[in-house]
Amino acid sequence: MAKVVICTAWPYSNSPIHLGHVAGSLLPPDIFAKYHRLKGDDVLMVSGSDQHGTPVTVKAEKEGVSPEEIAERYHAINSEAIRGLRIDYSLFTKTHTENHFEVVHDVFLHLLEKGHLYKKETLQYYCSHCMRFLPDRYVEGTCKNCGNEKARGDQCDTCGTTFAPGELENVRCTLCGSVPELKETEHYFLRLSAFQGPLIDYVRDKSYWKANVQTFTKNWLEAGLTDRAITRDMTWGVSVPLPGWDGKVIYVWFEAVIGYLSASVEWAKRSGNPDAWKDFWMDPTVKHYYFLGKDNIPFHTIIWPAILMGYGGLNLPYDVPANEYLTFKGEKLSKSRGVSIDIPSMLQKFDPDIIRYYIAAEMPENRDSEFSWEEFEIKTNNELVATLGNYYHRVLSFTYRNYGCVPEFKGSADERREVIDAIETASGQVDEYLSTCQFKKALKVVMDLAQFGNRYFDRVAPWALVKTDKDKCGTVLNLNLEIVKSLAILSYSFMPRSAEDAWELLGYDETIMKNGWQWLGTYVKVGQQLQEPRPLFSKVEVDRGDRMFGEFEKLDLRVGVIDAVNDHPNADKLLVMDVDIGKKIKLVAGLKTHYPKEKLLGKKIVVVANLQPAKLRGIESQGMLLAAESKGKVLLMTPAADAPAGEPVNSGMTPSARMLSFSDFQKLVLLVGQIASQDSADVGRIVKCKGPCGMTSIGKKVGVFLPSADSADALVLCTKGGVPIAVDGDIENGAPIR
RNA sequence: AGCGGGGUGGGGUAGCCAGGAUAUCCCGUCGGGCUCAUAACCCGGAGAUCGGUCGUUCAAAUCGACCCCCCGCUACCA
Repeated sequence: MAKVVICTAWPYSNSPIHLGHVAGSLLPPDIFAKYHRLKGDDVLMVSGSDQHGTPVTVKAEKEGVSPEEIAERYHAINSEAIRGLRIDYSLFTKTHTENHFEVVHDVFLHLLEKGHLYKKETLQYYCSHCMRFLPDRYVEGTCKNCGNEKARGDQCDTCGTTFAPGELENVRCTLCGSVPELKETEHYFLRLSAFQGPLIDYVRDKSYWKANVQTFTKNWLEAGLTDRAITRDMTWGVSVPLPGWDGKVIYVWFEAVIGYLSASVEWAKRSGNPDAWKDFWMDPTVKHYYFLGKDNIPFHTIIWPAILMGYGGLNLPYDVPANEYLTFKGEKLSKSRGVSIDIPSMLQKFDPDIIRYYIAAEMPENRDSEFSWEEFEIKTNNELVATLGNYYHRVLSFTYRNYGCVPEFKGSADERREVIDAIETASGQVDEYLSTCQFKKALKVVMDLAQFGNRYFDRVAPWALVKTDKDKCGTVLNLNLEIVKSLAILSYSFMPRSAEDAWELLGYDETIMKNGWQWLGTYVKVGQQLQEPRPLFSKVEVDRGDRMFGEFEKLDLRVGVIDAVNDHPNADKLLVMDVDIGKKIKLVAGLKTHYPKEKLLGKKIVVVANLQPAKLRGIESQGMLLAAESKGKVLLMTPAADAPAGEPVNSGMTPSARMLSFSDFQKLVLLVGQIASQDSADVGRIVKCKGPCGMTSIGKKVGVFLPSADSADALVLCTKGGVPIAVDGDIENGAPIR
């Protein structure tokens, strides 16, 4: 029996966890942990909510509540969601605890004593308007390297350059927009540069790490390590355990990783043996695994090992199987970007095993993988329900009905060997794949065994044998039950709920976990009473009907009237217009070469009212007008002449009030469609149409929305009153609108 | 245009790092079987010059060079 420590990245407690967390840092470690527990290993799996840090304070400021309230709220929500997913931590705690403070203080003082920390005066941005020092993400400016104007205080997300204070140009405070000044402040630094050599030695024998993890780490080490500040001018966080350091806290990146250790200590205290954690952290033979998303790699392969080395006597990470991203509609799932499918609401609709199955089957182990509701439905219904679920059910229900218990095996050794061989081969592979964190492959093997079961069941046809040769029938059912039993054990790590249910239906008094993997080596007991079977999985249906045009609601379109038109002082093709959309806004548009100014004045147009303002050549555009474009031709989309300014163009739906980024807008498919009949339109091909396309509209060219580029359905753009939005002239069907 | 990620039968994917014999799996499609099972299961067929060209090699989806195209972020696209 080996000891294993499994650590998983700590989710920020400023929002509910989403599918990206499950795919990246929740499900893989749980599968791994369940596997080790089945094998009889002693697993310590810890994590918790990362409650400090700027994201929490940002959210708190937005809502006007204390950071603590936010931190606690989402800790509760996320703990519940994690339980709901059947993810079994030894302890899922949080960072805002007395225990965590103690452990962090201990580590801090140890490092200080050993000379790994030092004090230094630095320059920090201070906003005199907001009366505070600004964290890096509150500072925006121009990157001197690539010219990106939205670089953050500490680094440029575009080109990856990192900045020392003062290196960023054109700085401004993102809270109030004023120009912050640099002010002296004193901070502690971690002497990371001193660990360069030891870290290179540490990484040397890690050839078993995933390629992406090795590359990333190597690049960091080759670039050379620089010392990093580990304190901040803030009040929400872990205090600095020294006199005179009020108003400063320990920086979250330094403090959060120590959570792995503090959570282990807390777990030990709660278990009644306060020293129990030492068996896991001080015995060098115990392997430590860290599961996280790729954005977290350097913290776990460089910084955390450095802290551990500095502290001394504690185990370093053995493996860091970082995953890539799960994407949705091609974008990274991320709460900060609003692309998110959160777990609490998913759990209300779906069985956790179904979510776990899908994520495990599509896990972004080596490259980003795409989540889609369609695939979710297909994989669930055709693989999980139809292959595994159906096999469980046909074997159990047939046997139950005809025998009521496990029938006796009266066949030859050869007959048995065929089935046992298949099981042994499968379990050998699952064992190998799971022990090396190759979860997708392991799951595939399990599903292949289920398919083997289906084939076998078909071939031996017990429904025929039961009428002619009951002994023989019992024999083959006995073997099928053997497969069912094995499937329950092998699938347990992935789908614990259904595995336990199947186990119960097989009539076992003891749990799977009782003997774990060793159950594979014992035959099902002849005569064991079966429970009345029920299907173990249900099909899912994703409601496409209502959702179909859901994306359209992202757009807040309004009728606008052009009040004034002027040349852009600083651009050849741009015009600056004042537009009335119920309120006055300024638009910058590239219409100069397509429309004469006088023709635009007073014209009615359609405006995207909730687009994030953007500066175009120095002048801010507070929206965007819709126009069809094809082969260099640009034609405005125009509402009916009597539509008042500000009238919503909502096609009978409820638009969202939130701002839309330009890239999100670009993902929406708006095309020119010619109304072909009462319920269809020609966009280069015929699509089914929803919206007002009565007889009088046939032949007209209007704007339509498509849920996706290849969709067979479309929604006609129209005002609240039901009048379609027409193209200002003739243009080919299917021309894009932007 | 800069940076990053990709192009594999109708759609979605595996394989690529460590090159080899009929290129995987799911859906769809065509035909058949079975009727125990959640219209599920099983068998068989059709359908791919693995984006293109050149090269390395006995052997290339896999390695190298160049090109084309797509997506994300960025930008005088709004």
